[in-house]
Amino acid sequence: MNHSLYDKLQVLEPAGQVMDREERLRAAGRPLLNWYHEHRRILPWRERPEPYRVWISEIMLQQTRVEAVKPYFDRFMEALPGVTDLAEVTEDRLLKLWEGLGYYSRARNLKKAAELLVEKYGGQLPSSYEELKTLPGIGSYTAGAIASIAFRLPVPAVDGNVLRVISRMTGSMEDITKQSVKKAMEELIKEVMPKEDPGSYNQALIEVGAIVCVPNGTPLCGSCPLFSLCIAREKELTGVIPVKAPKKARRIEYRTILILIKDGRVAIRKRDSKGLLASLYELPGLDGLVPRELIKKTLGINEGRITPLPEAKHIFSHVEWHMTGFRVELTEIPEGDYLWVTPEEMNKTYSLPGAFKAYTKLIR
DNA sequence: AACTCGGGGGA
DNA sequence: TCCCCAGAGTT
Repeated sequence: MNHSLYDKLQVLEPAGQVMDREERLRAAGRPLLNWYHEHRRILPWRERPEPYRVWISEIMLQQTRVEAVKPYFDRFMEALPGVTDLAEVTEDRLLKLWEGLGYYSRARNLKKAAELLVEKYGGQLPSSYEELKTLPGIGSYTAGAIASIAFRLPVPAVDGNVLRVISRMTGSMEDITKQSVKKAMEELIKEVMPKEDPGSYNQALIEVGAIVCVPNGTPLCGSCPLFSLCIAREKELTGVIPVKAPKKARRIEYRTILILIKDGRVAIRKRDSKGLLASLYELPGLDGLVPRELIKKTLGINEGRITPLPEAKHIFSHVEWHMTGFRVELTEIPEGDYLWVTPEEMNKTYSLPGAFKAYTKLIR
C-alpha cells in the first residue's frame, strides 16, 4: 500500500497511545453501520436494490443531488423497466426522459451499455467489479456502488462524500481533486472495510457526507457517529478540510437565439452529437450577438417581420451563454435543417434544454 | 493531468 | 455570486 506524508499524521489519544490513519478508519466501521441502520433515508432505489435499479440510480446520482434525482427515477423505471427496454428505446425518447438532469452523455452511455448487456451478457448486469467497470458510463465509483449494493461484494465506492468524510476524519490535507488521492483512498478502504455488509458500509459513508458531514456551511459534528474519531472536528479544521485545488474561471460565449415562426409552427433543430448539450434540440441560433439588420441576410430571406427579444444569460459549470434574440415571422421557409413543430409538440416530444428557457417561454 | 460535460440549491 | 453535488470520458 502507498503511504503518503499524511498517512503518518498521528494524534494523541486520551490514554496516550496513537492511532494512525488505517486504525482510525477500521475503528469507524461499526459506528458507521450502526448509525446507518438507524438514520438512513428511505429512498426509492433503496427499497428493492436490484442490479438494474441500482445501476440507473447510481448513474442519475453522478454529480447530482438526491433531491434532483427523485422525480426522475420512478418515471424512468416506469418508462423503461428493464435492460431490454433501455436497449431498444429511441435516443430522442431517452433524452426526453433525461431532460433537465444534465450531463446527457450519461443517458447515451446508459443505452450503449444496455445494448452491450443484451448482446454479450444475456441482458443482465455482470456481477464483478472489473466487468462492471468496462461498461460505458461506469467508472470506479459506480462499479463499486453496484457491486457492493446489488451484489454484496466487498469493494469500495469512493465519491465526493467519502473523500470529504474520510479526509476530515483522518485530518488529511491532501488535495482531494487529484485522482491519485482518490485511488489511494479506494485502496485504503478496500483494506479496512467490514466484509459482512459492504453495501451498507459504503452507503453509510456517503450518507454521513450527505446529511452530517456536509460540504457547505458547518458540519453537524454533534450528531456524527465519527465525532470522537475525527481529527478535523477535534482540531477545528472542518473549514479547511477537504482541501481542493481552485478551479478555473468560466469562459463566456455570445449567442443570438431565433424564434422562427411560419404558419403557427416554430423551427427547432437537432444539435451535434458531440459537445455541449449533444443530440438535444435547440432553438436556431447564431454565433455572436448579431444585429437586427443582419438577420435576414444571414437567414437568406427577403421578407419577414423581426421583433427584438430580451437578453438572457445561462450559466453552465464551465461556460456562460450571453444571449440576445429575435422573433422572426416568416412568409418563406429559409434554408437549413429545421424541424417545424407546433408549440405543444415542442414541449411534449422534443428535448429542449433549460438554457433556452428565456426564449421558449415566449413562444405561444 | 487537464478539460469537458448541466443544472439546481444553499450559503 | 460562488460552491458543490452518490463522476466519467476524452485528450
